[in-house]
Amino acid sequence: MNELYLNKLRENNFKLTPKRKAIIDFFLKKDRYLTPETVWRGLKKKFIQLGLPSIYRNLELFSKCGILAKIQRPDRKLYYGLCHSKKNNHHHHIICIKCGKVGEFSDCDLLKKKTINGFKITNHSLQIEGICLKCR
Amino acid sequence: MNELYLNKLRENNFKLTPKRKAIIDFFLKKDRYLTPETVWRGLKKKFIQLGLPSIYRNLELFSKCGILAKIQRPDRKLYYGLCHSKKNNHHHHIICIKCGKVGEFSDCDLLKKKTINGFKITNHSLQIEGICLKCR
DNA sequence: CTGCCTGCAAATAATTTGCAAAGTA
DNA sequence: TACTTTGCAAATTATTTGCAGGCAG
Repeated sequence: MNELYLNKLRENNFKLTPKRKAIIDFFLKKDRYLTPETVWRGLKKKFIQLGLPSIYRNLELFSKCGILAKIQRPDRKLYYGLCHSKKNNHHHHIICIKCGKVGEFSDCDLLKKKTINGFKITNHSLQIEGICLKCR
Repeated sequence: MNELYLNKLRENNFKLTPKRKAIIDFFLKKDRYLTPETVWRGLKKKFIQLGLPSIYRNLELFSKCGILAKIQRPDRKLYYGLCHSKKNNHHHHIICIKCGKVGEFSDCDLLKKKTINGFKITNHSLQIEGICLKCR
């Protein structure tokens, strides 16, 4: 069911091109976080012509629509994973270090804190790594 | 007082070269997180010859010694800030979005959680942004 | 039809590596 | 002296940009 994600594109007045649909399907199928390059390699089989820059542009676009989430990794490269949360509630992502599955974490109590050590908090990002149920 | 940091180098059997000392002093003087390039520009005045690769290598080394902490930013570039914590206790860093000052945050209660959504947590990283006392 | 999307080629720019020379302990 | 550390030049490689043609609405 990618309708949920396609609607996010519609809501934002972006065109539903075959390649955009395929990117979303690819994330649904893989069920893990991916690099632009991986998405590109995976979809090249399906499309005679497919430019890596388009993938970069679309993944970035998707992350702005709330379809994808950027995943932070120590190597400081670009990673994206499907963002499953329906609403725009505050949440973070947890990734499985074995299979790459992306989960969500909503009970972040950092929002309750207003200041830390004299700093007035304006925002924060949290990246959690772990091992998912299947991989244990 | 950079003795604290120099000792960390000694403990790890790294040589105390003038450039290494200068890098640490530079961080002490600036009191903010910096890019390798900024450190390099700042120290070139002092040293006739100074290679950017040496800065990269030393900053990475320092972060392994616990002298510097890597700072995560949305632009996914390398940033380092002095790590003030004396012991190796679990902590995170908070940066001032105005002046770049680096603070610390130790009351992280994520360590208490063992699992989230079925994921067994193996580690996590948290980056907090805010406005420091001086900048308010 | 109109403006957004895309491919291709090329640019950008940060970071890394190899190696010989210099410096520390 | 022996082993690190460093500078320089060059490589690497991810990501971005410009532009002409293609396609969705």
